[in-house]
Amino acid sequence: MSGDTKLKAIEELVRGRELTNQLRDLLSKSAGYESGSEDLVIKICNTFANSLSILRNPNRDSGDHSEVCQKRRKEMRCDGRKPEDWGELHSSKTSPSGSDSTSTPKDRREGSYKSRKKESARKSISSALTDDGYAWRKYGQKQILNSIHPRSYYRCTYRKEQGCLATKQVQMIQDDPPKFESIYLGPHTCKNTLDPSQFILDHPISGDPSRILSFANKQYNPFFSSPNQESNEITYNGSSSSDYLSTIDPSAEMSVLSADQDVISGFEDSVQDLDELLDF
DNA sequence: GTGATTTGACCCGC
DNA sequence: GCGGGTCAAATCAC
Repeated sequence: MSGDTKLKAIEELVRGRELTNQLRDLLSKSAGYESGSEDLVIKICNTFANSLSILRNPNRDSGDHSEVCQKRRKEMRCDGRKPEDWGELHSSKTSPSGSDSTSTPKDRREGSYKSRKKESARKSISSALTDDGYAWRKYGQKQILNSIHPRSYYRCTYRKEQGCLATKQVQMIQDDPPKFESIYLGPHTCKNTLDPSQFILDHPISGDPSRILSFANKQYNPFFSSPNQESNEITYNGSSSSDYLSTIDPSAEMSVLSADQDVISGFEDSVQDLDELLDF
């Protein structure tokens, strides 16, 4: 990330923090989420969306970002694996369409599953499943030893079209309160991510809410099966600002606008992490 | 009809 | 040999 870009991001985050403080004051004076605070929330969402837009530029894996990740994450590493490494992981596989129709399943799988190291895994824990702005497609589920809940496996929807090799694993690690562990593997090389700022501009708050919660992968998502979770609950991994930035998503931002006081409190908590981020 | 999820089987690393 | 990650046919939902 260039210095100018970083400065812009910082400016946006600072502004977001200020607006959030105002919102906090406003909410502290009112019992609920009143219409007067809506404009502020919209501004906050736009601000954060802009920041995300900047931070999520194509060069996000550049040195600056890596430095931030190393600084901000102690346990959770940035994804330092090179795309070619992930290409190596799957390059030996033949495409389904191009595979020999006469070959057996065993033949098609020959040479796969190489180099399944988790060195560059990014771990995120949240109390609810939130969309992370990427389109994921579930490709497997497995019961894990010594785990009550099965682990779900997702890959980028645009894997075929754009060769994006990003994958993630989601597993419920605690029932009450519910906690989900998401492990992100591989870099996103696709360009079909949902741009938060554009998303908000295209879907104003005053518009049809049903349009807001429209994501490529929400259908069939087992963790979105509960309407409560989908629309009302937002929690970010408070252990890492970088992860916050990497996991905040339009659905979360939009959910803030229709959420109750508890959700906004959680939102405030997550924003407090920005204080740390601003240190870099 | 199309696209996403489910699920049993397969494969690999330890 | 076991456990975890992935594949792909079958199934489901829109």
